[in-house]
Amino acid sequence: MSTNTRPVRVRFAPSPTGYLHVGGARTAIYNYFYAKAMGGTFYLRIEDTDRKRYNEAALHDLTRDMKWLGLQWDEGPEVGGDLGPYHQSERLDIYAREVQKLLESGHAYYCFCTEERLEEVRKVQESSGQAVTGYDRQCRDLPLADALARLAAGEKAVVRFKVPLEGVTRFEDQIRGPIEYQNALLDDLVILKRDKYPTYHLASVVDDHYMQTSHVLRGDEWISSTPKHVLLYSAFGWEPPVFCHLPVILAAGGGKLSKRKGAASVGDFRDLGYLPEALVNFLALLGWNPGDDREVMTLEEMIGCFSLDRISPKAAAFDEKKLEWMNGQHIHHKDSNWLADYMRQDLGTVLEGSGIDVDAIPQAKLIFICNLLKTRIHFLKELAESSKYFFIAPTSYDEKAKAKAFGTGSRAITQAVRSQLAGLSLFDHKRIEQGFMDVCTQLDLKLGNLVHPIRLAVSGVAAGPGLFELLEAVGQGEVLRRLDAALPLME
RNA sequence: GGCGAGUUCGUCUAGUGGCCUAGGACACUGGCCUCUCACGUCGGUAACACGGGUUCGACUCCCGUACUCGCUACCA
Repeated sequence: MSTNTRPVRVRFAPSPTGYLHVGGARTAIYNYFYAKAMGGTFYLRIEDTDRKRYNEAALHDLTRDMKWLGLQWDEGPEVGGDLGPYHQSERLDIYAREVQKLLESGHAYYCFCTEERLEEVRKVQESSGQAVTGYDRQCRDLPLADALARLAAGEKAVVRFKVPLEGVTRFEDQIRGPIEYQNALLDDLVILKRDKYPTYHLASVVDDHYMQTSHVLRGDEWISSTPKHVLLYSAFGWEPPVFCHLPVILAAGGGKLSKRKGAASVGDFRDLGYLPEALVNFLALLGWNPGDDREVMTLEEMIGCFSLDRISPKAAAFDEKKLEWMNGQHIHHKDSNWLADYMRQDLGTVLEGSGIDVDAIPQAKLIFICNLLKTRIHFLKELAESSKYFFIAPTSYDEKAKAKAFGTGSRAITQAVRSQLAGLSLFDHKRIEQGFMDVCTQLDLKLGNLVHPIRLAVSGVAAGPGLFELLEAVGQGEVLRRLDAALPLME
């Protein structure tokens, strides 16, 4: 096994080209969990070596989303660290120096081939159906002195790595076991581009070495490049890290996850009203399990039992229904004071134009309402959306429920309940319930006969929290007013 | 085309040769709880891709086939 005894140092190394995708987020989660579980270090490295695709906003969103998820890095942008810089674009001199070493040791060479020629070579290979494709190594044996002379004369070149012509390169993937590749099938990859920026292959190997990375946990699209990386490590005379290739996350119906098929980025889920702890929990379970039947877990619990050998090599489909359920579970466990704060924010827009001063609503009332609502919602935004009637009288009544609840006899019942409630000196759910019971015995009716008309009259809808608590939250005066307003509609 | 990885209920997964007449969860569904809706709870439907081996015995090991995905860039 390719284990090592170095202290655990892992990294999340995104390329700032777009939003933080949930697949990337999960890679970050596993790295973070592993570091924390092992008492190691988790660092963030920005792989901004592609100048064409660089996106300033993406970097900003990335750090924001990482923090929102709760994945604070120990070293990296904003926090610094001893092994920086943590932006690859600031490490160009390091790459140049390392490439120089490879050039001098004969492990790399200058290649003057134009893109047009490479295109031509590729075309010929495709049409002739050759098994071995890739760069034809035209410049591989150019003497270094000649190459230097051409460079001095102003010619442009890239630097390619000299892959051994034969033999096999093996590596041990921590979750898939041994993997081996025939060197003859690998081509001489570019390590330094014409613009002097390194390619991913060179930069990640150099950085992982100098930043003392012990384990590389990355997406499995890198498996095919790993033998090249291993060859690079050995050309440098360095010990490679432990590789662990993570499976991809697929869209619900299979295929790639994309914004076309719904939410795909961390930001999308935040806007939808998902809790970061629910998203992290769900993503972590997509490809990993704690070894027992637990599913709804806190960050600490997951870290406490996290291990690489429980990561599955199999691609997983993103099931938003389950995420929804999980979000509901986390909301249920969330502190009501926190939920009340969140609710107050949304209430501003929900109660827009109602004349209600949201800031003046007592926190205790919002907490009371959150306690009633937290087991029946799946999204945070439902907190404010489904609590409108606690603050504003209904302007219409659910049509379907109306037929029954406001039907024959409902007016008499409502009047009886109204006078009972009006007589209460303290308006709390215990006393309200007792009041309802008293009316039940008086009129010889079942509780359900009273509850339905009253609920509809006060809330306008047929479903919701326990009626007695609901009435307490609305308040005595307002309840009586709403009953009076609905009375004329009853029979 | 070549190379590589993967393949257990619709979905996420447990399972490392006998404990599997395959367990849990989401979804779906029946009951209970109950003032409604949820929550909770008790049940139900539902899977080892296929074909060969190896073995007393295979979901588990080996080979092949099929399918899916990835790589095959001076992108990561």
